[in-house]
Amino acid sequence: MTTGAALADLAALLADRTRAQFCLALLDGRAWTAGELAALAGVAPSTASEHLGRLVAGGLLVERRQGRHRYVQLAAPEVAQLLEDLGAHAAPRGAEPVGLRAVATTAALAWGRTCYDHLAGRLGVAITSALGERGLLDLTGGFALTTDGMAWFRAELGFVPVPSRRPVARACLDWTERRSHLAGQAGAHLRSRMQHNGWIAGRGDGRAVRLTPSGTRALSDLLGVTLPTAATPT
Amino acid sequence: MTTGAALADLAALLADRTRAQFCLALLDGRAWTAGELAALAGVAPSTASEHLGRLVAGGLLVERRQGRHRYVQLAAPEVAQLLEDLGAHAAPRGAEPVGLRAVATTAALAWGRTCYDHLAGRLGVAITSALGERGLLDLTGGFALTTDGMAWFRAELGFVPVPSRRPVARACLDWTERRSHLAGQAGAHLRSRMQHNGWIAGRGDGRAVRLTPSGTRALSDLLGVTLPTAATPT
DNA sequence: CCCTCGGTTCGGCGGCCGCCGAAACGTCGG
DNA sequence: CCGACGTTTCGGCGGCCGCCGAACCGAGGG
Repeated sequence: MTTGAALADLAALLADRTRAQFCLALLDGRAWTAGELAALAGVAPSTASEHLGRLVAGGLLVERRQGRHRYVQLAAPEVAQLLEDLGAHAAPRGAEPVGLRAVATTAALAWGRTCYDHLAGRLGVAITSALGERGLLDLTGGFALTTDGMAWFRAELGFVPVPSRRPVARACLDWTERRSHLAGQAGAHLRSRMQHNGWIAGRGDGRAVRLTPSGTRALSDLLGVTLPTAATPT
Repeated sequence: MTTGAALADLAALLADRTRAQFCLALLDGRAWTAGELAALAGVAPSTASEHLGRLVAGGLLVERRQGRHRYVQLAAPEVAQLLEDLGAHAAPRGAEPVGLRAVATTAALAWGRTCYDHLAGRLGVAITSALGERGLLDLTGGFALTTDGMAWFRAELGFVPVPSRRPVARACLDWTERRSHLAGQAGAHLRSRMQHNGWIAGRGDGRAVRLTPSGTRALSDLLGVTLPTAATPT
């Protein structure tokens, strides 16, 4: 069975500030080099190297060596989900952001961000509840695409679910909104499509996301959602 | 935002074998005394006391002082979910049970067990898939009770969802079956009802559960599920 | 072919953390 | 009122772990 030791070993991987910082950064879904992560966390390259070794050995990350670079990435969507779940529990306990820059960053993240491969923040929650109001997503009995919803996703976004252990629709608890937003295959497809269509655009280097003018129009047309184009610049 | 530090602090709570063992034991949903947990983990009472202090301070556990006893319990269903999710990730990595007693225990747990407040193991998965086959639970688009399912739960089990942040139906990944079983309000109600009706009974002291003869009959009548009455005694 | 640069390995240092035993505290029972 | 018992507090001990710098390795680039 799941002995305490196995659980403790897994938790120990995330129980270090530097490693946790790495994982949080990797939540943007991209592959980072060892050096980038070291600089981000403010530790020596050697230290970062050791941490990455442990995270990879523990199965949380996968690596791809390319020339003299070592790219690492979250091993699977499930890992991202686990990190978000942990984050949702960790957030409530105080820890207000300090300093102007931190506040601005936090505000941008709260407005909209990618959560590994789908959308979160006010943006993600607004889309999710709009899907619910239109009867495309069942929010009352759980979290599932209705037959209407399945048809809508196919017609409007060209989405066809692939058979997989990954659920089509899944609730992901939002740590800023304290409400669930759409994750799973459908959530990932929605984000990738919106990005591809230029409806959303990254805001600087982080996970923050803003809505473009065409995105504002598209959401209004498709779902009747009225959201302002990016309040803050860049 | 969720800084790495907050996440690391939370993970650190579970990064110790003894604390992890405590939490796993508490997954049965009952309240344990400090002494019981100390004996279970094989540590001195003083050590257990310190661990419990940290777990309570971290918000994972709540305590209730009664006379000279200190009862602790998981703070919320969300905590149980988090632990199960972590367990699901931790399990895959090797760690076969060793010894006859351990094997027997593991087998009993794999057959059926409570997962905080709902059913898991082969029993939980079988019920879940039966609900799906009968069109009561939508498994294709996510995890939600259909309107038929909502009616069935009310008629057969007297279940009415209460307005709450807790989802009515939720998928909980099973670490033995590698498939999802029903959790959330509906899952919890189902288990409590089955227990109340004497359809299931605890197997010894742990979380393991067996199906009683009347339970076998009931499941067959209600859902057409044919499961043997407890294969192993007690 | 050498130089640069990203990454790794290794030794060593410092601090944190889990453990225990001893002593103290409060509750319960007789 | 006294003894038993569950729990807590406090030192103190040992080990693990995260950190760094220095040396090393290998891939590119000029």
